Amino acid sequence: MQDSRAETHTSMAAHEVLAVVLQIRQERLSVLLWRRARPPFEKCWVLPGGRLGTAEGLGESIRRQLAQKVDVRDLAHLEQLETRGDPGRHPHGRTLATAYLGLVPADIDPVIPGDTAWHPASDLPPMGFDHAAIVHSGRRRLRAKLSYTNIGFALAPPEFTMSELSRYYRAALGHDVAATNLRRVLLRRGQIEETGESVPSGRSGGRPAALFRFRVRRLEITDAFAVLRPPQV
Amino acid sequence: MQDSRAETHTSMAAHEVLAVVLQIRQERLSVLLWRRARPPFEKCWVLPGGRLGTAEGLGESIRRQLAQKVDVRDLAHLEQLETRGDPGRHPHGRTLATAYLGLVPADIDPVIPGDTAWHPASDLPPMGFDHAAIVHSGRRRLRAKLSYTNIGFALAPPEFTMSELSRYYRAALGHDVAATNLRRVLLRRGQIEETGESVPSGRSGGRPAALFRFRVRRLEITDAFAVLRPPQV
DNA sequence: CCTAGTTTATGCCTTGTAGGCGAAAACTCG
DNA sequence: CGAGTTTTCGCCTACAAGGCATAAACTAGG
Repeated sequence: MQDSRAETHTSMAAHEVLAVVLQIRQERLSVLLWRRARPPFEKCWVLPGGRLGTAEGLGESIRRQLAQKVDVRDLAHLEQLETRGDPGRHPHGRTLATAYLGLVPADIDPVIPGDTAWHPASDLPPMGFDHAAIVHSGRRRLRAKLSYTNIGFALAPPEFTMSELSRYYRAALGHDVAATNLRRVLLRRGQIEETGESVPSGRSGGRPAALFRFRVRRLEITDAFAVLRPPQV
Repeated sequence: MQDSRAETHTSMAAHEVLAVVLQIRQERLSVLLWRRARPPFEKCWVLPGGRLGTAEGLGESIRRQLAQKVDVRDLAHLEQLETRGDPGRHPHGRTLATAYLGLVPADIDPVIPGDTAWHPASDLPPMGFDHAAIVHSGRRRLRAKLSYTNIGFALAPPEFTMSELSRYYRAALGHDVAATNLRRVLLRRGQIEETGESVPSGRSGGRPAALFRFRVRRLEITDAFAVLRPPQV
C-alpha cells in the first residue's frame, strides 16, 4: 500500500449526506424535495441534506439534517442507500455524497418548510446534481425490499385494513396488488396480525374491514426467502 | 437548509476506499487482507485500499488501488457495499471509508504482494479499525445474492461440474448444498447451461461429469424472485 | 471379461408459497 | 326487505424447492 501521507491533503473532500424520503401520499409514491435558492442548480429541486458535521456519524448527520425538514420521529425507517463520488458530480468542487433512504408512514403529514415539497416519485421535476438518479435507486430499493422484508410497516399507519394496505403496495410497486393475496402472503409470513377491531367500510357501505397491524415495526428479512437454504433438521 | 459555507472546512474529511475481496480457496471462503506495517493497528490485518485520489471516482479508485494487490482482470465482480463514517473509527482523525465487495473466481491464483495474504472469512485474524465488521457485511451480501442473483458466476471458473459448483456454494453459504437441487434451480432459472463436454470424474472413477457454464457473466437479478409481482398478461 | 465401487444424472414424489376466482359474509342505503 | 358494495373465506391451480431412490457411466481389480 502506498504511503498515504504522500497525498493526504489531496484526498480531503467535502462530504454531504442526503436522504430520499418517501411517503405514500394520495395513492402515489412521493419524495420530499428541497428547492435550491442559490446556484449551482438554482431553482432546481434537490434532495434534503447537507454537509457532514465534524463529529457526527453518517446516520446521525442525516437525522439531524432531516430534523430541519421533517420531524425525525416521523421517520419509520432509515437505511443507507449508496455513496456517490464522481469527480464531476458537483460543479463547485469535489463532493462526496452518502444517500439514505427514509420512509414516512402514510397517516402522517409532517410539517415541512416552505422551500420543500412532495413530488410524485414517478414524475420528478427538474433536479440538480445526480439527485434524480439517487431517487431512482431509492425506489428500486423500496420495491425490492417490499418483496422479501416487512418494510411495509414503514409505509402503512399503525393500523390498517387490507384494502388500504394493498393500495399502499400498489403505489410503491407501481402495479395492482390483490388484497386477497397480500393478506395471505403477509399473514403466512407472520408479518401482520389482526387487531381484533374492525371499521365500517368506506363511502357506500359494504362489509366492515378487519384491522391489521405489523407485528414487528423494524426491518426483518423474510426467513423463508432464501433459496438454497440449509437442510432443515 | 442551512448555509453550507458556514461550516465548509469543518466538513472536509479524509476519504478512503476499501475492498472485501473474496475467493473460494481450498473449499473455504477467504478474504484478502493486508498486514499493516505502521501504527495505528501495527501488525494487525486490514482491508486493502487507500486514500481516494483527487480526480477519481469511487469505483475507479478501488480498482486502481486493488491493481497494486491483485490483477484487476482477476475480479469477476465488484460492487459498492457500504460507507462508514463513525467519528471514532480512525484514531488519527476523521476518516470516511467506502467499502466495495470484490469476487475472484476459484480457478485463479492472483499474484499478491508479500504483505498480503488470504484468510478464512469465518476465522479472521486480529483486524484493525472496523474492518472485521466490513468483512461480515461482505459475507452477508454475498450469501444473500447467491439466493436471488446469478452471482455464482463470479465465484466459479468459466466451466465447472455440478459437484464442483456445489462445493463453491457450500463454502460461500456455510452449509451443504445438494448438487442435484442446485442443478435444477440454476437450470430452471436459466443461469447455467451445459457446454456439451464432460470430464472424467475425479480420483476413484465414476460417471464422467457434464461441464456447465454461466450463461451471463455479469450480475442479473432472478426475475421470478419478486413476490407480489405484477399480474401476468 | 466381469464385478464391485464410485460418481454423476434422471425421474418420482412431497412440501410449501403464490396467486386466481367465485361464493359467502357483513354491512349501507333506499 | 332487497339491491348494491366491500371484505373475507375456501377451493383450486401453477410452480419452485428439495428429498430420495434408481439408473447411467465410468475405474479398478480379479
